[in-house]
Amino acid sequence: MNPSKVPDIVIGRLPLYLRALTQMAQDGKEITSSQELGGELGISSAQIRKDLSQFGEFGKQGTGYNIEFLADQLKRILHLDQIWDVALIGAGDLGTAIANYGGFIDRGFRIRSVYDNDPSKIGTWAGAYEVHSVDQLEKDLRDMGIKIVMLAVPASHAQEVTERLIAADVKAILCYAPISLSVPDSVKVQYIDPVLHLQHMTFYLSK
Amino acid sequence: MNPSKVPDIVIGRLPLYLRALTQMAQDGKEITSSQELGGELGISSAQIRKDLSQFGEFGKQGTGYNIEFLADQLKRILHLDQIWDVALIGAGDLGTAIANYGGFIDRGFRIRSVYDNDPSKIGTWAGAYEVHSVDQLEKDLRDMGIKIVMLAVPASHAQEVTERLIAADVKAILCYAPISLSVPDSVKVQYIDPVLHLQHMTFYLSK
DNA sequence: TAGATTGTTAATCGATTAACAATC
DNA sequence: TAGATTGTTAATCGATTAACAATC
Repeated sequence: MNPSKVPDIVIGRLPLYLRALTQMAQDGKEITSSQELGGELGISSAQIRKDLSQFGEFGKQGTGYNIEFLADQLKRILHLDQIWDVALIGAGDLGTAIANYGGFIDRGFRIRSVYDNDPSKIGTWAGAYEVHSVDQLEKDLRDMGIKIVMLAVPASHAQEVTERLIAADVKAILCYAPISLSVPDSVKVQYIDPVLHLQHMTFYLSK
Repeated sequence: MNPSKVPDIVIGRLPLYLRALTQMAQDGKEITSSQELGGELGISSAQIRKDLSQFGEFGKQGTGYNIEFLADQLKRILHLDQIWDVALIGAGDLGTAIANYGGFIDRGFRIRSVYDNDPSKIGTWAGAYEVHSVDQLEKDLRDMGIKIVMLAVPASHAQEVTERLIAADVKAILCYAPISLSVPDSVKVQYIDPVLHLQHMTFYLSK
């Protein structure tokens, strides 16, 4: 597989497949089919087979897919056959909720360090994590080799923090602030803005 | 405009346009162009003009778009020329963070009521909201006429709560649980799962 | 008027689906 | 063997982009 040739929209579906497979495995299932998996996710079986075929042949004609095997392959493809250290910037309500969320480690991510710029918060705890000053942010992240950051700071500070992240050689940012960040092509950004989703749905609601 | 004929992917971009326009207005700008707006968002100017043309003619040749006017039109199209009451189900860490988030009201949404199924939480406060029992959930939501719910309960309870929401005539669900919900076509669902975004980005990271 | 930018059409590009030979 | 399901090809469908007349 040549990574640069696989459409990004396909890559975006792989974590969804992995999530459904993990659920099936927890339910004690061993085998599934593209039809069953698609039914679960609201995706056509043809699309699932096409997506997977970009990376290899993982199924058996007449039988389907071994759930554990396919999940392992997806983890390998997505570079989830390791645990990624992540830094969390921002220890407000949202940052604290993220710090307390227990759902990261099972899916490949570990919060390594938490930062805030508010002097009154430094040294306090956000869940299990001591809150650190952003004074040494670049050096800290470089020393720890952190490539992924969850950014939970106010929109007004998000771009300036982002520039420091870029300087620290961070390569992936999950931005919770409701703005579009400017980054070089070498840095990936994903956004979470709940209001965008709500506003998308109100189009379909009658007043 | 015939709503059913506009592609959903176009609808999904309108809130993004609105967000950028609102930012421009706050910065004191009065006029923008499809090129400037696109530059801000990483979208081509042709796409922005095409998207907007689905709903009418909002610009002036040679000049561009009046920011306030276009924002008002987008609000009207998205049914954001009113405030929507929203219920929040789940008053754990995430629910509490959502309850404390101040960014909803300016963008068209007001949290009206907060619910949890944990007896020890009933009567306590999540930010400015008293936590209510889910015992009377269907009746409560119907009485208040609530059509939109933010669902911040554990994955293990999300589907059963969803069935109660459907029974209560809720039409839009923003689901924070990492699962796919089963709902009839008449109910819209949007999902927020931060781990999916992280796993999408790790594909592009070298180990 | 000259310069700029819209709204729209046609062309291009890319993604999804249908269909089926291969084969478990 | 008969039934089922994959992986893949070709056809279809839909979205994006390029280009430009209209016009502010």
